[in-house]
Amino acid sequence: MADTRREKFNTPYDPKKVEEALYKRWEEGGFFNPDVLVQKGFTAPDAESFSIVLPPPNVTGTLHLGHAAMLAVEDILVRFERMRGKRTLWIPGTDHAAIATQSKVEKIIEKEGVRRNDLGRDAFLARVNQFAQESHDTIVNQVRRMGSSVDWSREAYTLDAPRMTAVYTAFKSMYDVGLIFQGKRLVNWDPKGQTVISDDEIVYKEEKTKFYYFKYGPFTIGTARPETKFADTYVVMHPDDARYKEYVHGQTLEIEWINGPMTATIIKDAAVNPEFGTGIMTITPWHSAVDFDMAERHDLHGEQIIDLYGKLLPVAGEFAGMKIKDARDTIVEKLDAKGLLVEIDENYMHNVATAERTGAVIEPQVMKQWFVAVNKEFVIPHSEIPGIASGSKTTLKEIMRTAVTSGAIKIVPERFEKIYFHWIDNLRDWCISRQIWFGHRIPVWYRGNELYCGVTAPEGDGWEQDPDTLDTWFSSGLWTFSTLGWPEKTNDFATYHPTALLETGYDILFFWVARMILMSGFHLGTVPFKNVYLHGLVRDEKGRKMSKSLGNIIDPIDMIEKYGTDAVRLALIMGAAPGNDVKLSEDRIRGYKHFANKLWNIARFVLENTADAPADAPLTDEDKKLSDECTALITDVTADIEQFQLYIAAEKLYHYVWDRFASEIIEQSKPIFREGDADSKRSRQVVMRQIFIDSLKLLHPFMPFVTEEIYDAVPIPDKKPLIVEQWPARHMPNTLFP
RNA sequence: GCGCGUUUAGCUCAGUGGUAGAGCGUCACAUUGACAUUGUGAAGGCCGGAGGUUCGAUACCUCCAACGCGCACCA
Repeated sequence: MADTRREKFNTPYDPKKVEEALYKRWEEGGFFNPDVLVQKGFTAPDAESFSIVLPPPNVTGTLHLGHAAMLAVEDILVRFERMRGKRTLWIPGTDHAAIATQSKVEKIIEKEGVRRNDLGRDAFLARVNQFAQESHDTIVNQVRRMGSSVDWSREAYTLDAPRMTAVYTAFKSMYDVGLIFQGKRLVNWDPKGQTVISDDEIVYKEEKTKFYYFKYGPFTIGTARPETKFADTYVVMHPDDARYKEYVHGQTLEIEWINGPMTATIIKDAAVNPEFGTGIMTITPWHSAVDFDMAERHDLHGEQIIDLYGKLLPVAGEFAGMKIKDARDTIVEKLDAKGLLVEIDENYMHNVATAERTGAVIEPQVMKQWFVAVNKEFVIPHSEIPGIASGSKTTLKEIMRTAVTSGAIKIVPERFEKIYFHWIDNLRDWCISRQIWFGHRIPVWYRGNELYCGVTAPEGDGWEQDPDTLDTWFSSGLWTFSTLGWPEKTNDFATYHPTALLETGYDILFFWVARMILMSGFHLGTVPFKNVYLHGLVRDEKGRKMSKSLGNIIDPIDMIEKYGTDAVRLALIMGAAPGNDVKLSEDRIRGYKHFANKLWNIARFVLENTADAPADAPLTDEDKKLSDECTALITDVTADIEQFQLYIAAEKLYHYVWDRFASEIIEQSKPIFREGDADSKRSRQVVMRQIFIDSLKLLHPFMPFVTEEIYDAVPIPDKKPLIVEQWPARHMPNTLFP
């Protein structure tokens, strides 16, 4: 019996032969589902909970190595806690990713010569949903291949029915207290995506451009955007600027401008920097944030100059209908011809705002949109966040800040806390409406002048739902509790919220982590998680970000095919300190495949040489030391994992198993087994088996497949599968034989 | 502009107040003995630069440089 089980070790470890079958055995055996584990007696009914949510991958295609790294880290922590006896839940899911998915599908149909408006809302959405479904299926398969011990019975999707209810419920309760409001404000318009986006979806790109100086009445004004200046009737200077002290606020003067004479009004405002340019500017409130603020302060009127497609409106006179890009030079020529051009600075460096998803240059526009008020006071009925009392007045910004300053949430690595606070301090109201079709449609209905906000459509005829959809991060913000059944009062919610940990990339600290803290704080009065572990990005061997355009994407599945999941996981963990980017090369993955095989051969040696070992034996002094050494390793590694120092734990295990156990202990054992006396031999057999089993347990979270496969062949009476074996604590030599 | 991070062997990275480590790569040798997906050994580093604290700094402090990142932004 034992002999046949050992036969597999006669050939090198072949991941392909074991991985799929093992995963199936775990999944079908219910080992990922905490309820089943309690039912089967593997987990105590009153065990402490440990829960994490999988950051839901976007259904925009396939998983990349970054996802693989995330899955590895989370699976290590989950398997570790499960083995420690906790009631452990890891919830999988996917994210509809609104703009990202919609623009992806738009690109696909564009190749077929079709635009979304040709299809219409319903047909287009059907197409997107089909694409999303296909991506989902691929992703789910990839998550399985990584060995992730997620509970598939609780799988969620940000756009499925329960999550839809959560989103609408959340929207309504925030609307009811005035934290969600509709406002006509300056927003970031993406002319290519034809939607508004939030401040966080903007990417600034440095660009060299021309800076123009024009005569504007008695003044010289500077601008980088002559094409917006048609209707500039306000000329602004600093109140203390001595050069312009003869002019008073509100004074008007007649000036000659692009399309003829007009009346200009003098405005004094401290926002103008006297050091910049000529210290004087005209303002375009409709297309500039700074100008808009100034206009608000002085109650000035603004006019739209550029339409939503980036073309000039009739206010531009002869230039109406031109694309702004083309119009600029023509306008400058005209001003030059009129003798109004003073100078052009050719080397002006400034940052251009572009849309994260489409790359288009953002055109600020004044539009009516939905916002979440982050600075507005409200009474929080219930709060468990230290520093925010139930029934006290607070703001969303304060909740987000206090959750971290109070220590209720710890961010690892700590330096990101500073970055987080900095972001909060600069945070403005969050624009949540989007003019795209894919996503949660805003739960507001209109009829004439009536407005209804609710979880379901209002009764009666003639109601029309708001055509806009919500920012995808609105639903993501609810993820820790929407996945647990909220707003229903479920057992899962009571058992698993707040979650223990959120593990995600530092690149979505603001997008997601902050929004989850906001949502959980408002709706539940709690933090969504106690720890945030931010991993780095996986880069190629040259340190470049992996991207389609660079063609340097490594498909994790390819690597798994070649080297096995365990090797890929180790390669992604080793050297990956929290918050640090990981450079990955195939060589490193290959190195860890060797390690899996090393373990395989250790198994062969140990099983062959301990087949006739007694259950117990008194240990020699030498072997007691070996046992103590292993105990120290257990203590060390356990502490490292508890502190999320996975790369350190993995490295210690790797060295112990290879350099200490294989190279030294096994080598020293050979003469003992060959020519040692019976007592020494038995002692060594016992301690070697013990060290071997402990090593398998310690390595299991990191390399689940090869360890489970080996463990399966170890003859132990009443053995459990390794995935639910008890994490080794310590085996003091003197407790073995009291 | 403000802030953060990084800079250690060819590459990727650990690390410590007492003049440096790992993996991979390279080279040499060994060996069918658990494992050739092996073993042993070697070559290879003024630990980014300058100054300071110290008996002593790669490690602590200051400044500088390069690279990367975040935020803000002046028309």
